[in-house]
Amino acid sequence: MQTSDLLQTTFKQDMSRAKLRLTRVRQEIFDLLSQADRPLSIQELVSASNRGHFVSIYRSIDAMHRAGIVKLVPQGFKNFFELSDTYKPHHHHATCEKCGSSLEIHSPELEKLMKQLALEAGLKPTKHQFELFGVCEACADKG
Amino acid sequence: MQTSDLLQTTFKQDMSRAKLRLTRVRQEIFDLLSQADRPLSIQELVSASNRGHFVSIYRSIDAMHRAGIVKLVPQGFKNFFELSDTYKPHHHHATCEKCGSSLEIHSPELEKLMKQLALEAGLKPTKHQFELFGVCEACADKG
DNA sequence: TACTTAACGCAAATAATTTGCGATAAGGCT
DNA sequence: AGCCTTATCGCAAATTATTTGCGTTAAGTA
Repeated sequence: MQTSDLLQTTFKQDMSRAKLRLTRVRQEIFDLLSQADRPLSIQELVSASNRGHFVSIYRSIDAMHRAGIVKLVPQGFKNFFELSDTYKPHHHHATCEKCGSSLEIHSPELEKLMKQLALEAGLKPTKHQFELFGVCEACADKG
Repeated sequence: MQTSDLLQTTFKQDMSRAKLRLTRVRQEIFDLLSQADRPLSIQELVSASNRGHFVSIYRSIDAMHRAGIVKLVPQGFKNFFELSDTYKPHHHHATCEKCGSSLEIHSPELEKLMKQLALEAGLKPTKHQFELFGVCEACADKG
């Protein structure tokens, strides 16, 4: 359960910059998110955690979110979290509606287009949410 | 508080096709959504509604969502609803983080790119969520 | 107009999230 | 290393959001 040293160092710096203490619960959240290959929900964090209880996870995730360390990924009716772009290259998700499997999307064109659309709308772009849904081949075969 | 006849007729047909009764509450939700210039939350629907109580709005929105009449628009931590593409041309939103004002985005390039990305990910595309955030000029000026 | 039953709306259960507060431990300072 | 200060934890409890049960009402059909 150890995160790479570089990420760990950045994490420590970011926490300190935000005047947040690097507690066991927060370290554990960070480790869980950095090892996950997809965004995790609060529930998943709680049940995967050894130390944190609901309340602490809520408060910690909130603090880390405000500090820009984790970001929100809304999928359907539920919210998920993952490490922000500083820790994980900026990307989006292509998710199968049937089995829930999820692939990362890395697309410079998409990012360029987003920026352009924001400007056309008269907005100085800050962020965007983008989630792609469909049915993967395995599930399509099954029926 | 009347919706255009064409939309109203389509609505009636869609409801009947889904074996859903066109009740007062559901009619009111439909009217509110078709007159709104942005997605509405459950809370907004309830307080704008004369007849519906929380429970009915929840159940009706759920039924209309499953019938494909309304769609989910997650923005940040909250969920909003608007009429689906049958009633309102497919679009996305560019929202100002400060004042909450929201503009519709219509972009064929974006849609084409989405489809392409889905295929590259091995998914038969069903839907996508896309929300753009930034700061509008008025808010940027204020500081 | 009468009949059948889906949907309403009340009450109450359950789930999700937030708040208050005393106890604990992170981080800075000897 | 040990001490101090105070942010954070974790419990209990409040608040808010959502779902369920059930008798009543009204939409759709003949």
